[in-house]
Amino acid sequence: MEPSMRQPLVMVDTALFTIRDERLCLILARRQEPPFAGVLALPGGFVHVEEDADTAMAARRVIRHKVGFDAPYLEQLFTFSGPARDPRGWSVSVAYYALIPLSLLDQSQVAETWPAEALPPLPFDHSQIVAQAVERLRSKATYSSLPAFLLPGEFTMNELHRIYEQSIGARLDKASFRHKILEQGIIEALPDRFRVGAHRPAQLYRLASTALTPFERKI
Amino acid sequence: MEPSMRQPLVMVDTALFTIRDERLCLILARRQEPPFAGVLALPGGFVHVEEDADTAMAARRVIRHKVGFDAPYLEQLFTFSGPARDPRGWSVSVAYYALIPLSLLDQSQVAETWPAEALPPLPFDHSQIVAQAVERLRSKATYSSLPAFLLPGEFTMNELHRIYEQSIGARLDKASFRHKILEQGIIEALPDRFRVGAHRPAQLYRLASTALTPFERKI
DNA sequence: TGAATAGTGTCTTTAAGACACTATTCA
DNA sequence: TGAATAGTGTCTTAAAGACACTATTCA
Repeated sequence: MEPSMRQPLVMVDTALFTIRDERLCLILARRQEPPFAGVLALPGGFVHVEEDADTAMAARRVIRHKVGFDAPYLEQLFTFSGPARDPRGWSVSVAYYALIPLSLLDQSQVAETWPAEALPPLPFDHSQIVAQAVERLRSKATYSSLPAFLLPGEFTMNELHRIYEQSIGARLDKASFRHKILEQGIIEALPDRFRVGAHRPAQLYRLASTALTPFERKI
Repeated sequence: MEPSMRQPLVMVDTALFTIRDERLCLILARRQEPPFAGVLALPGGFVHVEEDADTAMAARRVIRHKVGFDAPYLEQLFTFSGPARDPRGWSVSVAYYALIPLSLLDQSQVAETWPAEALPPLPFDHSQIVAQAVERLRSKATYSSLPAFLLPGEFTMNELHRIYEQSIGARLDKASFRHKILEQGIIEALPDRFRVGAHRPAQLYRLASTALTPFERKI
């Protein structure tokens, strides 16, 4: 290698999903600095070689700084690159996506949630990143426990059912869903714990594993 | 951003699959320069911001230079990063994997093929890259036309059958495989073209699409 | 008791896998 | 004609989806 060789800029960008009002939403933040200062964009920033152990840690740092909490589920999405995607020069952005239960978001002022179907115009190639993140979420939702990470620690079967429908973007039969989820064993009932309300109380469940669990077949 | 900020080194590494002697193999090349000069490794190199349009193009350039041909199927695998994976400093490697029909390899002297199950010790974090690439190949083989890209342009049903078995690493029923492949419509018969040999001639097929086609269900 | 949500049983359709069978070639 | 590969038909089992049913609560 020639040590004089010009290197690309290296950054991370994050697509942060949440569910608000029964709709799939993304968390956007106003950019503090140029380029595009004041514009809504995906939370992102440069990799800091002095403090980041790898790009995943850089993404966690960005999320913590920009929206104020740690991400319960974070996964590398894709790496975008080229001379034109950022006006500052040839750049590489390692994109991540994360799932955030809405309950975690209440304390955060900096961040705003926008429905995934009606986002404002985004700078850089952020629309492309969002499109790919939505596709990945929809795809993984059909064969893994992924959407459950959008819920708080305890939830009912019907809350889980709805979150799967919203993640996938399609209706799922109630009975079949129940059978399949229970046979996959991704959740466990909390003994004698029920959500009480206006009607018949509902059994509370929690995830059986803190890690993503893939299914044998589609949900 | 602070323009003075130290940036990571940016490189690409490629896991190149082929089938030789009915076994899944990887193409390795001896490193020409330090570090690890003379050692077998995945073909890789730095991104050249003056000539590469993006990291995928950098990967294509590396493949062309190191093994002498263009890759028929190339896909981004994962981005590896950190201060320790390369002795030259904090680095980001965008890893790609590609499928190469053995017929393309004959002219190449620089490259050697090694069975995926019995690779020599590899420098950097290349073993990790290989492990992840094998996992991706096995996984995609179960629900897409991916393994067909390991074959030359024309092939018989049984050649396709064997290449799926070798990619997935499991036995597949001959009749079921035939039914599913034909109902997926990923291949088309070449009218009146047969592979003749010692026994009953076999219908020749080709891929219906030059792009990867995902299946509705597992093969 | 009726409205609303929670939870279950069962039937039909469709796919997956096993396996046995027929077909065509060459030596 | 027998060995080897090519290609097909059918039966059994299991899963997916639809849908109707029962259960429990509150107003």
